[in-house]
Amino acid sequence: VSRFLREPDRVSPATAERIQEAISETGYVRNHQAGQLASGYSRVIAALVPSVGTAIFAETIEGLSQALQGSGFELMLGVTGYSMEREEAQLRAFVGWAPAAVIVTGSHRTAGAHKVLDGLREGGTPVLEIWDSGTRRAREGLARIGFSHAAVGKAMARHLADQGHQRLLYADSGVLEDFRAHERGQAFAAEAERLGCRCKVVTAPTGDPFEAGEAVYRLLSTPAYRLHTGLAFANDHLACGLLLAARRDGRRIPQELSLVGFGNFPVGAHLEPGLTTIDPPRQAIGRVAAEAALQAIAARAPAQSHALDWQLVVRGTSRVPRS
Amino acid sequence: VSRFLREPDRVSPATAERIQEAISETGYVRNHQAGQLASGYSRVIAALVPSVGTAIFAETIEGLSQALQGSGFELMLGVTGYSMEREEAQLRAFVGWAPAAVIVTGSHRTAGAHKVLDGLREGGTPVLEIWDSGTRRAREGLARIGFSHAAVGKAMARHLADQGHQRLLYADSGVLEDFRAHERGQAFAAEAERLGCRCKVVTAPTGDPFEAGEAVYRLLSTPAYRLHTGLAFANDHLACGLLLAARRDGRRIPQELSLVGFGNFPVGAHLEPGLTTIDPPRQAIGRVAAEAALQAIAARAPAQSHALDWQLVVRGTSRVPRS
DNA sequence: TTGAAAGCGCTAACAG
DNA sequence: CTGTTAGCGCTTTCAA
Repeated sequence: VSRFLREPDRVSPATAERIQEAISETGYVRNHQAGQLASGYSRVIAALVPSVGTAIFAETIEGLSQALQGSGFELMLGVTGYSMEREEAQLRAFVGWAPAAVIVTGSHRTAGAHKVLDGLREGGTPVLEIWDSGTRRAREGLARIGFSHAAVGKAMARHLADQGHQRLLYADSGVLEDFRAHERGQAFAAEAERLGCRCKVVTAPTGDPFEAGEAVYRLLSTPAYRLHTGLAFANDHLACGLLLAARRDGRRIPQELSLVGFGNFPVGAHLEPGLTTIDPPRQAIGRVAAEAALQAIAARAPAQSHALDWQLVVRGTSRVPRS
Repeated sequence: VSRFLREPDRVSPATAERIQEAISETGYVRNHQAGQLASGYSRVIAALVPSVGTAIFAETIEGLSQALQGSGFELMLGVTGYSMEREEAQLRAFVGWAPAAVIVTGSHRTAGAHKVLDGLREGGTPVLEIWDSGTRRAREGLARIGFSHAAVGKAMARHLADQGHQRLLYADSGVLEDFRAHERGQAFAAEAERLGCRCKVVTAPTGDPFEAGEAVYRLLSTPAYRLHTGLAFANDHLACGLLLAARRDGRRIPQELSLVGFGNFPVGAHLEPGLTTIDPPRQAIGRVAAEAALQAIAARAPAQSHALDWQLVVRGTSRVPRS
């Protein structure tokens, strides 16, 4: 029976039929746990993301799940809530399931979590980091599926500078552990200075991101920030919050203030004017990570890294740069 | 060792220490699959949602995941993409893992899927349906964690009628399998007629929900719909799309047109005027479902149903009803 | 309190 | 092509 279930061609048609019949008569269901125990090969892929309520990682999960459809592998999901402690705890819980591959978000984690991942890799489990493709050389056997947030930060700064803004501002995420947003901000500031602009970085409050955007707008009205007219944001919701507040206040956009968001959330395209933003490969990251994981499992080799594309989507909150 | 791991008090302190030491020396990790096989008790909870990229179910997953933290149970997630065939396929794949509980969305599914769930329930696996608390009597042993979409539809109609609108319109979701949106629409129409209003139901196009809302606005300008001034929507994005299009067109809201959305998405609160909407217990559904599942597993009994609260959040797109 | 052993449902390897 | 068997790592039971 086991033989038939895994390679139906290796039994004679006659027995195959007998088995089929018996299966449907008894309502037999295969027990994957036992199979895994016996074979030593797991059919679970564990993934850990910081959050799923905010649009950004949700689509990655969707991509992951879709790419795993019919592969015979199931997705074991953990949500860390941007807490490194919870990430480590979940990671430890996951290893007890002997997942066939482990997918984690980004590359900043506790020392303990790193140790767990190292142990996994030494044991031959493919480990994939998503949403980042950091400049630091990935350690042996660690795949990165994502893009360079530094490059995004640079592109934001260049886009604003191209339009003649002399003083730039980056409104960073208030979530301490949103390392990717911070990285974009650092690169933004560095590039701004390289281009001869002044640049400040502020941290938005946490909580409702639209309100955080409004708060940044109020900050912008204070003397220290009044002259900063080229604005970049950790995410589109922040940018939309500021956009709406500025419009209510009668500010002309993009003439007085230019905005660049991040994430390409649906809402941004429909405000007036439309929000210029960075479109990250939200879903592709999940899909490619799943594919890379499956391929690594099949090849019994470390997973391959993939650098994915992102786009600067220019809309009304910034003008097209003179080329 | 096994004894120590599951009930540390039942071994002497001396041996406990010896075991501890050995564990940390060898880097032992317990294999849950083997444990499950031997004990017959699974530590996996399987959940199936239609989508996770759209805000609505994402927070439910977050609630689920958080409530499962530290419980010793892990979440196995499947995304059906609103496809009943995929739901059935995933369900069949899940049962092979012998999950300790199964959580599915809504109560509409293929006959095959129903059969699988029935089999599970007969085998003593708690089955929970989330996001619905349908009027039909839940079958024995099937718990429902959610709220009545019919009640929501009614409340939407009453709210609009209370403000003097004579002709109501429900813009339904274009997603054929979004049964909950359809149910709200049916109840909306029924209540509208009961209140002596004329009512039409239209189906929004699929794709970008903001654009779908704009399309509904264009439809509203045609003779057949021109007099329909009390508008309800399958979701907030649709409503926001219409709101933005109507404002661009110079329509006065709520004087000319009143809007009620569904979902209480962040964006709605920050448009001008703010979107009146229904706030469903997105995250609570996940949390309560997880708690009910864990409790049922512990009690070796069917899970308990829970009717959760939702709120009508009145903002600027409709006036406060005269009370 | 501890040791020993059977067996969960499957896979893989080997013999027929 | 098919039957048989050891054993995956754990839990559980029984005996010491």
